[in-house]
Formats: sequence, structure tokens, C-alpha cells
Amino acid sequence: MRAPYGLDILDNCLTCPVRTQHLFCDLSPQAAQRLNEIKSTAVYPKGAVLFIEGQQPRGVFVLCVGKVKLSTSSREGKTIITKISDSGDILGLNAVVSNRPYEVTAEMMEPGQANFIPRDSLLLMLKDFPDVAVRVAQQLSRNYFTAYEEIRTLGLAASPSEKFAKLLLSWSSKSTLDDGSAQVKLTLTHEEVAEIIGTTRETVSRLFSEFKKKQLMQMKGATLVIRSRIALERIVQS
Amino acid sequence: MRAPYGLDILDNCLTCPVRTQHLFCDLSPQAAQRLNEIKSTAVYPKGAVLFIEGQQPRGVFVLCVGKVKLSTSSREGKTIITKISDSGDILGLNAVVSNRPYEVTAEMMEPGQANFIPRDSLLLMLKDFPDVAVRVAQQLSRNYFTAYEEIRTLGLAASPSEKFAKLLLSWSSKSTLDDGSAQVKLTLTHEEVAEIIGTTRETVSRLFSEFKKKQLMQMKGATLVIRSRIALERIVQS
DNA sequence: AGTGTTTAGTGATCCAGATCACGCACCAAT
DNA sequence: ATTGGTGCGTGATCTGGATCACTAAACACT
Repeated sequence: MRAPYGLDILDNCLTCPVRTQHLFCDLSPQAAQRLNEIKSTAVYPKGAVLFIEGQQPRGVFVLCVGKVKLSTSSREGKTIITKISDSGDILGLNAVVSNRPYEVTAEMMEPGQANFIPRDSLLLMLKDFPDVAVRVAQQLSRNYFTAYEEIRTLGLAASPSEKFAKLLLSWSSKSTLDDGSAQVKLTLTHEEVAEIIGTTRETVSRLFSEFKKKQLMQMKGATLVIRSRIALERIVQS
Repeated sequence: MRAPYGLDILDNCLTCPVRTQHLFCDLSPQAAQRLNEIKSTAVYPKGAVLFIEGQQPRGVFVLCVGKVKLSTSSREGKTIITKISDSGDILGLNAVVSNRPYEVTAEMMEPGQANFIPRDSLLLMLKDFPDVAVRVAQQLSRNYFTAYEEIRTLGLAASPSEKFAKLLLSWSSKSTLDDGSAQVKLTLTHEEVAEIIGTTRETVSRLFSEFKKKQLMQMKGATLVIRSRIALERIVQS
């Protein structure tokens, strides 16, 4: 269980100045200094929305604590979740750099905390500090690869089973034991899983049953136990 | 018909030093100068492959003349075309910046010509010329948006008809007349169209018939005539 | 003109997954 | 306890598009 809302977040936060994050670590002292001057920190409750698809970009958010759901929807109301971000991720960078509207909606899935860096200040920094610009370029191309992976999944992996297996693999890759098993806390509803792999809630329910029956995984309370990655990998490329 | 292979390409090429391209125009004179020093130019026949998915990045290609097909395939042999690039586009930038393997295969669809900029020289330039780094970052985020659009299309637009309509719209957007009609030279086979919208060749054939019957488009030889964009737009968001 | 090769069109079949329509478990608030 | 909300599991049906199997053009090359 997590500590009562607020306290643990602020504690964690002390260890989370901007410079410790992916994007901004190992910068020149001047750049790091400048970053810490222009950032501002805020705490967000569960369900809080950092920004909405289509808004003009105000700045980037560096996530310190919590998970964030990134999603897009079509007019007809269909929604896809493109990414679940967690601590260390930079949100809104593409929109800021290219000055286009945010392409996704970012919503806190649990209480958390983030640093905000206003657009103008960041853009000025890019001009003054080449090392930051290079770092930003690298982060952008990492984002691009993530997007590209998604395209491959959506475009090439035909069946829901395949995509589901891929998703399980991506979850387990963070915490796999030597014997190929892994445990993951499942924080998403079936509905949300459906929005990630682009199918319906019902199909996801059936996939869970099917995969359990095939001994590919099992549930212990809210914890997902993955039996063996290799079995899943066979499904992915089948 | 195009002029005999070679001549017109070289002619065109005189008007195409690196600095006139998207990425590299309006740079500081020094940067432009340096770019022209490190670039090398080559001519490619139809079918030539600039780089292959999975290769270590050697450098970027700035396309001057010709069209290039960017594609990925899965082990099982299914292929998707992610983009048709034409003159002015930068190919391989993401791979170079992040030093990951090329994520796509780039193949000339017609004879053409491109400038090559080796990886090392480009990366050095990024450090020396902040303006180039910023430009690169902007290009990368533009790439990202293109990828993102693709994700939306694949993930949200359900039916082949919708995706096909979207594709026609994207083609016609380059050359639309006041009355909403447009003419596009169709250079792709049905098979290739299928690989773009993620369906089968047969379905594409049927889509062509269907759209002709519905008066959404017609063919005049190899030229595709689009009747009215608004009709297509209705299909896209239906 | 003749022959091989790639591209297009179109019917017949089949099936995975969307859709619809439930009932049930669980939790929280009154 | 009762109500209401939200998430989950599962059967019954329906259908769009994949797949298979052709024929027919179009084109390229000697």
C-alpha cells in the first residue's frame, strides 16, 4: 500500500530535481543550473490532466512521481492509449519543439508530481546550450522509435493475441527473473488494455482467460505472474 | 515520359546543393559552407536501396531527385510502407541521431539522386553549430508527428475504406483546385497501396471499383482524378 | 508477333473478432 | 441492508475483410 497521499510524494521529490532525469542528466553545470531556475514543481491528484490533445503547447513536463496515461481519441469517441509514462519521462517535448498542438492527452493515473518547464524558456535554452539541444534531439529520436514500434505493432502484428502477448512481454521485460518468469502489478482495467492493443474489452477478457488456460500467465490478486517469456515470444512471431 | 536516364537528373542536380533543402536552408553561412564540404552526391537507379532496416546507421541521405519508398517488414514477410519520400526529405536522421539501426528500408522508386552526409561529420556539426542542432530537433519532431498520424490512422481508423479515403485525401492535398477536385499521377501498384493502408491487394482493387462507382474518383490513364474532397472527408470520419 | 511476367479484377468461401445482451462480483456511500 | 457504480466473464449472433483460386490485361523483352 502507498503512504497517505501527499507525504511520500514530497519525500520522493527531494531526490528529484530536474537534472536527475533522463533528458537532463550530465549536462554542463551552467545548463543544469539554468534548468533548475526555470523549472517549477507541482503535485497532481489522480485523474489530473497535464494537457489535452489539440491544445497549444505551454511547455514540457518532467515526470517525477506517478504514472501518466497518454491517449488520443477520434471524433467518434474511440480512444487509443499510446503510452503509459512513468517517472523520468518528458511529456510534451515534440509539441513544444515543433510548436504544434499537443498530439495526446496526458492524464495522471495515480497521484504524482512533475516539473514544468515553460516553452519559451526551453527554446531559449536550446539556442544558448548546444549540449541541451543535442540531448533534446536524442530524446526526440527516442520518442520517434517508440512511435515507430507502435506502428509496427499496429501495422504488422495482426491478431489481438499477438498484440496482447507483445504487451505482456513489454511489461515483464522490466522485471524478469532468471527462470524467465516475472511478476507485474496490474494497474490497468481490461478496458484500458483494450485501448492499448486496439481491440474491445470483451476480447481482452477472453484473452486473459485464454492465456491463463494455456498456462502463459496467472493472476495472484492484482499481480500478474508471467510463466515463461519464450512461450509468449512464440506467439508474437507466429 | 521522362528523359533518358541520367541527363535530366544531373541537370536538376545543379539546382540542388544541400542548403536548399528543408532541413538546411537559412542556416548561418558557415554552417552551410561546412555542410557542402562534408556532403557527397550520388545518382541511383530505380530499385536501388539506400539503406536496409536493421543496418547500423552510416549517415543521412538528403533526397534531391526521385521518390523513395520507406518500408518495414515482419519476419513472416508481411510488409508495410510507412512513407513515400520525395525531393527535399531527409532519410535516416533518427537512426543517426540516436545511433540505433535504421528502422526502415529505403528504396528508390524511380531513378534519382541524393546527397549523403556521414554520421560522424553530422554529429560533430551538431556540437559546433547550435542552429543546426535546433533544426535537426525540429525535423525530428516533424518526423514524429508524421509517425503519430500513422498511429492514429492505424489505431483509430477502423475500416480499409476509411484509410483509403485518407490516403486519397493526403495525395490530393498537394494539388487541389478551387472546386475541390484534384489530379494525381498514380505511381503505385495496388499491392503497394495495400501495404500502405494495411490491407490486401484484393481489397484495394475492390476499393478502387467501389470508389469509382460512388463517383468519388475516376481514372484517366495513369492519372487519378478526385471529384470532391468533401465527399472523401465524410467517409474518413464516418 | 510471341512469350514470360507482373498487375488487376472478381467471384466463392470462411472465420476471427466486433457487437449485443446479459448476469455477477465488488466496493463505497447512504 | 440497499442502492448504484464500475469492472469483469461469457454466451449468441453477425459481418467485413482475409484467403483462395481463377481469368484477364498490360507490359517488357527478345
